[in-house]
Order: sequence, then C-alpha cells, then structure tokens
Amino acid sequence: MPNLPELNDRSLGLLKSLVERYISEGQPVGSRVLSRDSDLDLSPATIRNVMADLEELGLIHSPHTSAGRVPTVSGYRLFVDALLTVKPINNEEIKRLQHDFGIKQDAADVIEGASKLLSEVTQMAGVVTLPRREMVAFRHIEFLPLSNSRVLVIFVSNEKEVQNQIINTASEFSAAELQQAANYLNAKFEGKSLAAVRKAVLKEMQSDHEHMNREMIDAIAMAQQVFTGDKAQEDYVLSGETNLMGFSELADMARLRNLFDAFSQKRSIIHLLDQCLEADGVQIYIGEESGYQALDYCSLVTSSYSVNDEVVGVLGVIGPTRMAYEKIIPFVDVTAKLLGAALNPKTSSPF
Amino acid sequence: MPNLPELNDRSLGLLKSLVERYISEGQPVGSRVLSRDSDLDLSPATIRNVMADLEELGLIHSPHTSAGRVPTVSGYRLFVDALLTVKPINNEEIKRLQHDFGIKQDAADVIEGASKLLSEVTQMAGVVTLPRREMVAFRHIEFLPLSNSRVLVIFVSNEKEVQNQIINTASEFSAAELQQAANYLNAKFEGKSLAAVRKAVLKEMQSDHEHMNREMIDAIAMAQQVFTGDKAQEDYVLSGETNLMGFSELADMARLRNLFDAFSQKRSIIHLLDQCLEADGVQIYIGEESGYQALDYCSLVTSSYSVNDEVVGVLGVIGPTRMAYEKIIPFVDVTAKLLGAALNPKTSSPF
DNA sequence: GTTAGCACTCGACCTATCTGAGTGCTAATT
DNA sequence: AATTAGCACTCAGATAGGTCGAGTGCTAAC
Repeated sequence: MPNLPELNDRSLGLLKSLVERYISEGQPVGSRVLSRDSDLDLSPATIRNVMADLEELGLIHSPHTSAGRVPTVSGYRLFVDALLTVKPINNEEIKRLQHDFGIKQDAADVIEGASKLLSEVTQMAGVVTLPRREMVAFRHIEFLPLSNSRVLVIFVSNEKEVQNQIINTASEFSAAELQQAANYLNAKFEGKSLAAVRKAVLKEMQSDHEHMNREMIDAIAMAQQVFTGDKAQEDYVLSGETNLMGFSELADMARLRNLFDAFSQKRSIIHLLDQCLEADGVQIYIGEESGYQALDYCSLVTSSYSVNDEVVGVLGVIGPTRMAYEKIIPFVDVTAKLLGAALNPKTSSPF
Repeated sequence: MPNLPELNDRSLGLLKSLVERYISEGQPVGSRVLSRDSDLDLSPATIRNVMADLEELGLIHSPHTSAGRVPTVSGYRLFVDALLTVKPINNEEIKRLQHDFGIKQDAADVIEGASKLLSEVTQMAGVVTLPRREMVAFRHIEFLPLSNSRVLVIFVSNEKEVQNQIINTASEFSAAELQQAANYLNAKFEGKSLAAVRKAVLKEMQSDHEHMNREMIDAIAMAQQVFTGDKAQEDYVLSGETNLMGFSELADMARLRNLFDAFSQKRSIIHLLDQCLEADGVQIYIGEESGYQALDYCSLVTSSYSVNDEVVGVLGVIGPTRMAYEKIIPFVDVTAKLLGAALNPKTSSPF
C-alpha cells in the first residue's frame, strides 16, 4: 500500500481556498492565484506540491495539463462536511421572508410560493414536495353519486386542502344513503390523522360486523377504497428550472435534456426527495452522489419541513455542483422552517 | 411600382417541392436537387430563375450566397394555405387513439392523456387547455366552515371536475346555516351552465330582497363571491417540452430559455391559445405570426375542442416551423374531436 | 521544508488555405 | 420568348500551422 500523503491543516486550508475560489470564479484555479489570494503565505511552488497531494487523494483534479485544478465530488464533499463556514442569514432577511409567507391563503399557494422563493433567491431551481397525505388530519368527507355505481369522493383535510377521487361501489346508492355514510365517517374520524384513520378502517373491516348496521358497513367499505388504496399521489412543485439553462455545466444539450426529462417524469426526483424525508436538518447530494444520472452535474440541497413536529415534506434547491453552499444551506434551512410554520395555522413564528 | 414576377402554377409547384424537401431534409435546398428530384422536368438553371422570383416575392430566402433556399414565414404560410396535401389518418389509427381515451376515469386524466398523446405521436410538445369554467354545468356546491369567518367552498361541475376555494364571509356561520345555504343553491341552480348561474346570481343581487329570507340572501352573497369573481383560472397541460430540445432551430440556449420561460410563465401561451378558442377548425401560427418572441422559431398547430357543441378549450402541438404539417394538421384535428367526445360521457364516437 | 528557475504541455485563438455546394449572369439553343 | 449550358464568383466549413499564455512538474538551491 502506497504511503498516502497526509491531510494536515495546511492542505485542508488550501483545499478550502481552492473550492471557494472555484465556486466564485467558475474557472480552474492555479497555484499562482492561490498563492497571491489565500491567507496562507506560500509560494506557488509549494502550493503546487500540496495540490499534487490533494490530487493524489482524489479531492481535486486537472481538466488538462495546463489548466488549474477543480474540486472533485469528494473534494466538494469534504469541503461541505468539514471546511464550510456557513453564513448565517440576517434577521431582517428572515422577517422579509416570513412576511412573504404570511400573505398566502391556501396551502397550494403557500407551497408554490415557497418553491418560487427558493428559485428566485438562489437563481437556481427550487423544489417543494406536497405534504404527505398520511400525515395530515382528517376533517371532512363527502360523497356524491355519479352514474353507474360510481361515487365522487371529496375529502377535506387540515384547514385548506381538498382532494377528490372517484370510486366504484358494489351497488348503486342514493344521495341520502351516501349522506348517511358520510355523516357516520365524519363523526367517527374527525380530527384524527389519516394514518390513524387508515388503521381504524382496516380494523373495522376485519372485525365482525354484528354490531354494525348496513349503512355503517357500506361507509366503511367506501372509506377503505379512499384511504387504503396506496396510490402514492406524491408530487412536487418545481420552479425556476430555466435558471439552470444559464449554467455552463448544463450548456450541453444532451445533459440538459436528461435533466429536464427527469423533472417532467418526476419519478427519480421524487425517489431522491423521499430519501430526504427521513434525515432531519439539511441534506446535500453532490453530483453523482445522488445516484441519478440526470443529476450528475448538479447538487441538491434539501431540508424536510414539519407541521406539528411531524415531518410532512421536503424542499430544496437544485443547481450546478459549483454553487455557493455557504449561503444556500442556511437559506434552505430557514425556508423549510418558515414553510412548516406557514402551513400550520396554530403556530407562531419559529424565530 | 416594379413589375412583380407572377406566381404561375410552375412557381407554386416548385415552392411546394422546395418546402416539402426542406421539411424532410432540414437543409437549404439548391437548384440541383430540386431539378433531379421534383416531378417538374426543369434544368437547374431554370429552377434558379424561378427561385430568384420566389425570393423577390419574399417566399424563400438564402441563408448565405452559396447555400440553397429555405422557406420564409410567408413561404410556409402560402404552402400551408394553398399547396398542402393533407394526409388523412387511417381508420385503424383512429380506433387506437379512441381506445386510449376510453380508459381514463376523471377529466384531469383525460386532459393529461391528450397532451401526452399529442407529444408522443408528433415527437414535439403537446398542449391542452383546461376546459373553460363558464361552459361547464353546475352540479353541486358545498360550504364548510373554517376559522375566522372563512368558508371553504367545494364546487362540483360536470361529472368529474371538483374545484375549491376559500371565501371570507361577513359574519361567522354555523355548519347548519352553511348547509342550508348550500341546499338552497343546489336546488336553484343544479344543471345550469356556470355562465347562466353567474347571470342569475347577479340578477338576484340587484333585485329587492323582500321575498327572500335571511338564509337565501346569505347564500346568494356567498355564491356571488364564488361565481362572479373573475379570477381567470385558466391553465394548460403541457407535455413533451423536452422533445423540443432535439431540434437544431432551438439549439441556441438563449432561444430555448426564452421558450421555456414562456412555458412556465404560461401567460403568453394562454393568450395565444385563447385566440384559437374563437376560430373553429385547425388554426396555425407560423414563426413570428404568433406575435410572441418566444415562439419565433416555432409553429403552433391548434384546434378547439367542444363538449355538447360548446367550445370549451383548445389543444395543439408546438414544434419548429419546419414540421410535417401534412401529418400534424389532421392529427390535431382528430385528437380535438376525440378529446371532446371523451369529456362528454353521453356522446358516442364522433366517427 | 520551502522556494526559485526552467523546460514543457496544452488549450485558446488567429490566420491561411482548400474544397465544394450553390449562385447569378450571359450567351447559345430550342 | 423560354430554356439551358457554361463559367466566374461567393462563401461556410473543414484542415493545418503558428503564436500566446497560463499552468504544470521537476530539480537544484536556499
């Protein structure tokens, strides 16, 4: 095993300077600029030696012989994990953002506003997943008869969210019968979380039906269709995709198309965002780390957001790997908290 | 006034060959290929003379001295209006498309399916506007109390469409009061078109309220908020945008960005599509004809679609000006008819 | 361990040249 | 009078050579 060059403070400091420089300038950085610019007082020659070490460790890389060095994915990773000095957001700024959130009436608007905000402030793409259905509270259900034993189900959760779907029933019901069923379900489940409702419905289905009358049984049967079909209706709101067209990393049409295809198919992106649901705090995927080819030249900075201390969704920013992490990270963090608060009418400011 | 060269049959035939050739090959076409290929038996020299005439008329144009000729917008226009031989769609194909439409349950799915269909078949971008709200039938309304005098309005139209909005009321209402109001409105308006409901509501507002009780007045006041606020909630479903990235006309990042910006802002595109609502039959905008800079290098082929003989929306295809109009036009036409039929549960096939 | 010096590499940019497709014009042909 | 052959001309695109400068790795001196 070859004797790997050690990573002392000096090397790390150098890496930090290099990454910062590359992020701000966008061009491979050479030994001379680094010598002149960085606070460490070293000659270009010395810096070249250190850079050779860093290259051997796979932290930086030279596009060609006579260009400077560029951080690799591992380089960025080390930078983000250990070297980054996050810039806190000043208080006025937070106030302003908070105010922006305050205006919106319904949940969909709030979500869309958050997505736009993310993209406008960062000049990259912003993304916000819709809140998870299971985590929201059951508020009200309504059945309306359609033709051919089909029933339109309207379902209100939380304060502001309305969803609807069509189900097929075993027999045809009158408006009055459906009303009864709805009344039953509304009385029984109001205020519970959807996850709880789902569990309760399944239990009812399995228990013997002796103590239940016909209407109750029908109601439960319909509720089953509504709540236990797992049609992961997950979705997200994306904004500012076109900002990404400005970055040279994505000037290549094939790459760009890959990325935009992924955006419109949504599947991969949703998978990825789902992974962020579990982790709390800010989560970062740099370049290929995401595992999705479409995002190879991009980084994703995410944070989950919560309502009533329950994680319900994820939001984040997508941009080129060369992004100003020290600003993006705190901004994503704050936005997630503000969004959570805005979606919960009861809480006051998290700050 | 200079003596303009006349447009005889030969010139027109030549223009036709040229446009067809350019559409299929994508490269400026010269006198030689046209002489060899076209059915008119003419030497390259003669063709050059004719082409010079066509150029003088502004129908074709030479990118540079030693390139062939390319149709101008006027050239395409003349081609489309007078020279095009539309290829009828064969019957099996229609059957297949019809079947695709048959499967979908709810209106939103049908619309999205149509958009995807348009983009997949043409390999360009497909767009479908959501049906106009005023034209659909009123079916059912429902009020639910929220906090602070706010009321959630759920509103069902047609068979499958559900919409909702939040309104602010003058005073706080109980669930029972709201129920009464809803009953009143449902009884009074069921089955009428939204445009009719709107008119009726406005009339009620102006009439003296002597013959009405308190609940009716409240109901009408709420209905006014719901139906007469003209929040043109117009929107469209776009698919296959990324197909456009493959066309050399849009290889330029600035152009592409312009276009995609227009797509996500939606405003311009909606304006344009709205213009197509009035015209019936297939409508075509070629290049700058649209008046929107973002679409300068694109053509838009649209057709309105109708439910119950009432025009409710527009659908179409967006692609480079260099597109196979003879196939696209009949396809858009058929798709519009099939979509109209699919949205109307009562009609049988239009074919 | 650090630095100065130096030969070397290589992309970026500029220029010159060649090629071929296609034109416009003129004069000959039908 | 319309068509065509012939020819000089134009111009984008590809290829090749040449210069420039930024940056490197290595060696020897500090």
